[in-house]
Amino acid sequence: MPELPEVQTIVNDLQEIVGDQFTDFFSDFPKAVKSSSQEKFRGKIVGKKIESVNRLGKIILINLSSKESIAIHLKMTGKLILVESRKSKAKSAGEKHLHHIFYLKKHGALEFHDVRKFATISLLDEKDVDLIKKDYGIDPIATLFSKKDLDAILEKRKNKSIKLVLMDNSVILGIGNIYASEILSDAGILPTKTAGSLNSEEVSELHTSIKKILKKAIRLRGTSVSDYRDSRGLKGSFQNELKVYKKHGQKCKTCDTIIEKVIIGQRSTFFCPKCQS
DNA sequence: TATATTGTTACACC
DNA sequence: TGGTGTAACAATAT
Repeated sequence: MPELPEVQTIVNDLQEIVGDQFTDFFSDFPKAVKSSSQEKFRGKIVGKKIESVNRLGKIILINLSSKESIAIHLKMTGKLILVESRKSKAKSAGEKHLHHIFYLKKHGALEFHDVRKFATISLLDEKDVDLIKKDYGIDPIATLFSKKDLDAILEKRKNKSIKLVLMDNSVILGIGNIYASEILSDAGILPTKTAGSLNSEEVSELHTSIKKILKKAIRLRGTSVSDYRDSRGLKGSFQNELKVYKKHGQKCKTCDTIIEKVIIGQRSTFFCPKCQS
């Protein structure tokens, strides 16, 4: 599932289309396009130049010359694949999960595949983007994200479990169910502990692990545990580095203790009861 | 056919 | 008001 490292990988790859221009847009599932109408959305992007591509948490922003931004949230199973050319204008049989196509002047097309159809596309102006930023916390891979910031976050959410705090976009961005478990495994902290119960040493460990795990995952181009693929349709390789996620019932690689699974906030959570305390 | 899957949001409650 | 907890929701594969 695309979390911060996967979204960052896609954003990095999409730098290739900066300067290109949209020539057309197709959708067979307009419900995902959060605009007044598909035709209106199409009209607003066709002919527009791509000025930059960046990321706001897990949202991919394709910023246009019109100062509007196409905001894409991949949710569970969304994939953006850059193809050099397409045989048919619209989708053909056998492309069951291809739902939207952005046609480009120089780069062929950007295909949007989505098995679960939870992903969304919207068009935002600068005001809308600012509004989202207001509700969003700090980006954990930004250099300015300090241990002090983490201290403040943990104090603000001191009664919540540390795992839920890591996944809370209003304080810290982009960490989903996979990386929350992996970060806590790396830091040696039990996911069930409350944020306020961490001592200074644990907060330091956690701060280090957040940056370390997310950056390592970006370096390895993300985690392809099921659907995730990068913009060339290739798998990442962080799935080979997973220590606890979906490893319940298996032995911990460090101490041979059986990895356990608990539900926190209605989400599966994985940990080693010996390595994490 | 019932269930699991995830990020986000809506909403009740204190 | 804002923090918190929970359910609901999107749609599909298995």
